[in-house]
Amino acid sequence: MSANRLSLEPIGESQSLKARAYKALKAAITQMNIYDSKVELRLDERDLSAKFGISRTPLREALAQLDQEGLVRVVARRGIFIVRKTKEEITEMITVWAALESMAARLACKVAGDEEIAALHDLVDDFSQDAVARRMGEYSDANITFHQAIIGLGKNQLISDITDGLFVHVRAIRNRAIFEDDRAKRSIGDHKVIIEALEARDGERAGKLVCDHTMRLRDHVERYVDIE
Amino acid sequence: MSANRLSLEPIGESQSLKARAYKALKAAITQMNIYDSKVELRLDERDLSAKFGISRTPLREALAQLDQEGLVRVVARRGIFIVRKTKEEITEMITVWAALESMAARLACKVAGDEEIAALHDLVDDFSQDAVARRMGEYSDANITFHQAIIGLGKNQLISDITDGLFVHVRAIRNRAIFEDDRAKRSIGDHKVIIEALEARDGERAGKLVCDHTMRLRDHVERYVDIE
DNA sequence: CGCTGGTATATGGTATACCAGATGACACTA
DNA sequence: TAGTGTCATCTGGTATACCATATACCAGCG
Repeated sequence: MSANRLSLEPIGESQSLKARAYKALKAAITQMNIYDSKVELRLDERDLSAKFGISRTPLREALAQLDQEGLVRVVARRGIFIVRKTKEEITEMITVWAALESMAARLACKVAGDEEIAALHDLVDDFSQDAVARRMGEYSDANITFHQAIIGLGKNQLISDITDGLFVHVRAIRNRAIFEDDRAKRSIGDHKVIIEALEARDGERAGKLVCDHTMRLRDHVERYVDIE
Repeated sequence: MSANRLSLEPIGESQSLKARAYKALKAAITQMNIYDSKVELRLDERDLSAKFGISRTPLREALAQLDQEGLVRVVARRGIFIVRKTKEEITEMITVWAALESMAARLACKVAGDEEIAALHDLVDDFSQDAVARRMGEYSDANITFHQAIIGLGKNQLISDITDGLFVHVRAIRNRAIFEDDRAKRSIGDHKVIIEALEARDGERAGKLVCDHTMRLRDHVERYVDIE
């Protein structure tokens, strides 16, 4: 059947230059291994505005936003510096993450659908046993995906937003984390137990398992990861 | 004894106009009862810049920051609007608060000094029994002070920062919350039990008590507070 | 009277110019 | 040589002018 009337989509308004500059900068910063070697940690407003082909004004606003998020520090008359988080800041972030994901797991037991919880299996089974042998970076990403999935099941948008902000930073040091075979295997075991608790709708237990699991990562980072 | 050498403080450099505008705006917004009546929810960049005696540029950066924090929404070619949080957003914030304060309580059992925990008594005893009769606004402030104190004992700067941001919003609806005598008395009872758990260094128990206590507030708000 | 389309105005977005303080090179002095 | 003053220059902060569009108002037409 042919359309007998025009059905038009609203024109997708192109984002503001500020928004685009923000995304571009954030992508660029999060992709570089700022904890490696001697990468240039200094940015220049004029350089960047020239490279992006926009004026300093929207670029400055994007930088101000990144500054507030803690990815960058803007110092008057000195420069703009990409921030390297201290180990203490990283462990604090993981602690907050533990608290929020734990709460999300509790909530999930109340509000998540059976099929949503069941879908978690797919995120774990892919990495059962042998798959652990793959390079750790890949495992780490899948690991984060699993945790984000749990957080999503809690259906608390604020928790999702806050943890998203944290993942950006935590992810930046994942290459520094020593994810030895041992940890990866144990991690997968933990994940399976967490799913069981969720399926049993045991919020108390699921929350505790998630919290302990993530706090072990925190302790691991504190003990074995060397930043600077 | 007289000083035998000059000890000079660094000259407190006057903050940037952006920072000052930010503080002024934030104070102004948080002080007004945005959930009452028909207060003007619209702001105008040019008006504000004129009133503050600064140009639009630093003012815009301050507004952008408030926008990111969720106090304000800047819409292109439409205006700047003071945000009224929905009830769902408020309850989500209280949930996050519960998760973080609970974690802070657990941490406090490990890292807080005995005298620090003991100091909590002062924040509760002031409001024992009769004091509850005071007007609820005052109680509410003291209540928040108590919870902030616990969070402080956890010595996790990030938790403190995030919850500080949340308190701004939650505080805005405190006048809408029905803090009947009953709740206030029970609340004080809860607080005393929480202190006991902290003194016993029972992190598990302290965390659970704090979480349950705050989640009860969440449920209360969800059931009895009417926004819009 | 009511709908339609043009148009003035309001308002946030962007570009540009200038300002002030921080830095470092360098010459000068003791 | 070490310390000091000067100055060019770099860099983020601020002011201002202009741009693009959402909105409201109004004239014109039926």
